[in-house]
Amino acid sequence: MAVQNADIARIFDQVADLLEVRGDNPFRARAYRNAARTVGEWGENLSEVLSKTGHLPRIPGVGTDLDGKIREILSTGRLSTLEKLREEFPPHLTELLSIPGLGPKKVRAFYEELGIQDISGLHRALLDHRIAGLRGFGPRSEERLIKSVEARLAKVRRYKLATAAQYARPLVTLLTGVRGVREVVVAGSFRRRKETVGDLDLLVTTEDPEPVVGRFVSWEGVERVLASGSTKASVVLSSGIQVDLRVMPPASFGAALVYFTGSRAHNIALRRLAQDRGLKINEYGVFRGKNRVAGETEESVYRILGLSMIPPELREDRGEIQRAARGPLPALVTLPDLKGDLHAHTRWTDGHNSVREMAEAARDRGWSYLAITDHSRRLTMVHGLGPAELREQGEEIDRLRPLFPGLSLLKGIEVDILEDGQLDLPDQSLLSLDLVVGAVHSKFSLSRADQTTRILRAMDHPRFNILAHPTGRLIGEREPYDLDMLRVLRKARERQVALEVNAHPERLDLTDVYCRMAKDEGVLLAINSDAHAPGEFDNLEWGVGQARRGWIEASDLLNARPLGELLDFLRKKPSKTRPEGPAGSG
DNA sequence: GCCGTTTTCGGCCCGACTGTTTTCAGTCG
Repeated sequence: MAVQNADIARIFDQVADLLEVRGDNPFRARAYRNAARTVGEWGENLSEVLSKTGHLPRIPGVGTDLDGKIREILSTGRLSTLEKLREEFPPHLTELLSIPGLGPKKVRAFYEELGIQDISGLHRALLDHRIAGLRGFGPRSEERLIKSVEARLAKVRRYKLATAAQYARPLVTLLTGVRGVREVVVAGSFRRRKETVGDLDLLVTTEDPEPVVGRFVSWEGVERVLASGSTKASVVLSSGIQVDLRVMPPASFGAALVYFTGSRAHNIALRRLAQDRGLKINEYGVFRGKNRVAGETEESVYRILGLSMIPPELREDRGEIQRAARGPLPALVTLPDLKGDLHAHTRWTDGHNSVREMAEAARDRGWSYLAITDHSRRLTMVHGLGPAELREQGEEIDRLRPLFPGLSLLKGIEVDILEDGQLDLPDQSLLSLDLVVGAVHSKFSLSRADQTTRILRAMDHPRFNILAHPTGRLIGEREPYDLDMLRVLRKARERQVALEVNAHPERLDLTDVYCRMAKDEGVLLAINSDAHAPGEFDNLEWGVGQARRGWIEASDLLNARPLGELLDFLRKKPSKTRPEGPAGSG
């Protein structure tokens, strides 16, 4: 069982937790924390890199010592440093750190003074009123902690981006209506278009903060107020999501927007850069001594640091700052760049609308093309199409085409990739189509080797054009299947296959990291809605966000190309050899 | 524990809010 980067990250995070509780050098703990984040987001599997090349790549924040510790984890699956630290504390003590309001100092006090070892121990101590007697704790702490612990026992969650957007909308409307308000922006990970968000961060600019905070905390959708000051407040909505509000003067809008958009790591890197230049940066502006020298716009903040403007989706401290110091960042893809959608369903299988209705919606969006890609026969529960039904659907498309002069309706299929890598329709059927989208809908638990071989084989089929939702994950519901993505990408380039960025809010598959990896490997992507109704074309917005997080430009996208170029790509040259045999069966 | 073209030692991001404190530590984002 190969060690994943996430395993290394988890171990480093645990070391950091324990170092903090122990009261060790805080910068040492931070070093582990930083390394955990960087390694956890590292694009290539470090275990594989090490076995192939004999050394680890140069990873920022990983020096000689942590390099050695990563090697130890890769070879043994454990870290002796962590094991030793664990001996000093009860095994579940660090779980307490996940409770809002509890940090390392308090957790340590609970342990040393009351012998509390885990969350249920804390719960008992709270109910016995033992906590309120501790130095630094009073009845208010007790009351808050009881709520937090009980909420924690009821499990916290993250929200899909599209879900968070629904909760944000009425609040933006509410605050925009307060007299004197200039700007209302949902910042934080929402603005960075992360696939899930833990809470919503609202930034409001006005000269008169009080009525804004007042309106916010008294809104009918608020279930409880966690904190409320003159310029800052936190609430939990009845939907369960936490919303943090910050009110700032208009002159600080840009600096505040940078600050509250994050990410945390990006902000820390910016402030370091500011220090090097003798500047100080905070949410009010950029300062030289006591003079504010920038801050009204985001551009001004970046400019004074010697950086070109960095789009929110790139602000993860994954090289965007170094790149912005050298010149403009890539012009990331935008929704209007898309010239069509290459993955959509109709009533022929599990869609809710006719081909005609889907085509009308596509035309109304001004697209040049729309591919109809219903399921193949293997998916019996949705009445997947066999050769005869596919032919009939093709005839319907032929009849509709004259009605849509500006829109090319493409005949396609979302064909199942069977367990052995064959496609779920005969070659003859596939040859009659404009494009073939292939997807895995079964046997998710194959080994990494078998799953990879299965998909590589399918991609060898001469009609295979797009690999749909390449890892099969459903956010919060189903883990991705195990896959050697690098081999898939290299095969895709070799076989002229595009990979999909499925824009459905539950999928967003590929991830941002894989998007960037695909770009590095020279593989084209297609941002597709997988729409089952015309309204779901709107989901493309989330796919675009995901692609932007992966540094994707219009030139990296198959469906940002004009029709002629798209068709050229789809009509790829037949391969000279078919080393793994015909993939389509009879 | 990391890092460095002012540095291989001595730094390491910054401010608001809370609760308990009587001047501030801890936590959070």
